[in-house]
Amino acid sequence: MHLTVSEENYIKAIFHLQEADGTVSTNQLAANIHTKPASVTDMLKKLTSKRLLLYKPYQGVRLSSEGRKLALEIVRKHRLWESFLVDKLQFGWDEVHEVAEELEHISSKKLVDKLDQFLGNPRFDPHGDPIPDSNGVMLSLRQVNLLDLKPHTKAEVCSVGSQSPELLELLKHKQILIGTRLEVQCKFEFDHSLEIQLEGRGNITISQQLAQALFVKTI
Amino acid sequence: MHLTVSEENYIKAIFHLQEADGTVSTNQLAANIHTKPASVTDMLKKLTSKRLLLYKPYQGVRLSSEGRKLALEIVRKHRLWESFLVDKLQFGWDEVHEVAEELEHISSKKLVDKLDQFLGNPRFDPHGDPIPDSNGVMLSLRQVNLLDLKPHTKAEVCSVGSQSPELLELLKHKQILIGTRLEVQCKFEFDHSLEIQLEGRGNITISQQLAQALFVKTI
DNA sequence: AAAATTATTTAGATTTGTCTAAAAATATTT
DNA sequence: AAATATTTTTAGACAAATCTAAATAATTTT
Ligand SMILES: [Mn+2]
Ligand SMILES: [Mn+2]
Ligand SMILES: [Mn+2]
Ligand SMILES: [Mn+2]
Repeated sequence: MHLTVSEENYIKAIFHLQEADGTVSTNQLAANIHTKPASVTDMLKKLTSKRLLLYKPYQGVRLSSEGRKLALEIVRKHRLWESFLVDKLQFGWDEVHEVAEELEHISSKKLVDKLDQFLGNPRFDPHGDPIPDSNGVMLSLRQVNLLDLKPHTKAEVCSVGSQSPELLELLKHKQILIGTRLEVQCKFEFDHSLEIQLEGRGNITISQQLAQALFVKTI
Repeated sequence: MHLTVSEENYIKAIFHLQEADGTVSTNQLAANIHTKPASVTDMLKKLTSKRLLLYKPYQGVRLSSEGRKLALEIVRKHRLWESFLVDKLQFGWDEVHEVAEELEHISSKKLVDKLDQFLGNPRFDPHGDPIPDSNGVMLSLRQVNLLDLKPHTKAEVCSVGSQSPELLELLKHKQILIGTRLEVQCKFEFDHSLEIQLEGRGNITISQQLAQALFVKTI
């Protein structure tokens, strides 16, 4: 099944929008994709005829199982390319989205799987979003950067942003591991440091650099 | 100046075809791009109105200086991506062309320059073709794989396909360096080995594996 | 339960890139 | 120099993806 870039962008947009509501409206899609509702209706008909959507006129749309499978392939490519740009080409995590928006449409399956392997089969992209594996299986939880947690949020450490010996030394010293539970107490504007409480232990201070290297899931 | 994928493919095709003749005919282009002469004429008019071509109806076409500049950017991307696929993702050199045909249209200038740097600013792609630098300057000579030289051709070694210690050990033993001049004497079908004469020295045998790792320029 | 508002679809037009068939220009052969 | 063959351009059509304006369906307010 070959899809055009436009068709793929619609499929991916529906995938993300239906995460929230289950079903997606024509106007929602038009806003998301920066197009007009009339154009959306045209494309919904076309993708429905390709059996990628479950679409009831006036009632909204969602992906068929085949549509969902294709969406996951596109999301996989998007997030793997973002990881490549940040980890290998030293892009900042805030400047990769637009380029990945183009790269996600490169069609070679072999390329994607080799890229995945080259990157060490990462499970999360630079924004903490999970990367589907080559079978389209994706963890549902979202990793969040510790730096982005609001005070009084409880969370559990689930991965680290790098494997540098310096980082591991510091984590060892502070006795923080994958699975450690914590609660953010307060954040300081001056140096962007955080005070956190480690579950069962006391309060400690985390520098901006360290917080940025820790990914957590809220609990 | 934003170009569509089709426009870029035409520009690149004209660039390659005009290397030979200086000027390119409508039918040549149609054959090269797998389209019809009438479609070519339409596109030639369009690209001419964008000042990328010098086009005289019935007389053929060539790139303007701005067209040439754009062509070199596309060729640069194509060859850098091919290098990435072979050097980093372990693709075979014979299976990268089609994927690069898609990747060459990704538009981020920053991406290309970071990729170039990541690859160590290679001067030749996996097929021995020179890679234009970020200013559009390209060496005119083409590297050729030693394996592809015909008997009685003289050549000079100008690069090696890998930096493995095993390869370097063998080159040291055979006293072959960058700059060594040689002449292919004969080739053997059975094991694809070559007999070559090293300038000022005698004849030696080169295995298929070794020949494949040596790039030369003909002299 | 009407009326008014909002969301969605339909109808018709536009742009891009392609095609086929026919006309015109150029090149080759006699 | 004609006649013939080849190349190239023009004319008109089509599919894809978009748009605007108008019609219709659904929802919300009165
Ligand atoms: Mn996209
Ligand atoms: Mn992301
Ligand atoms: Mn291409
Ligand atoms: Mn190449």
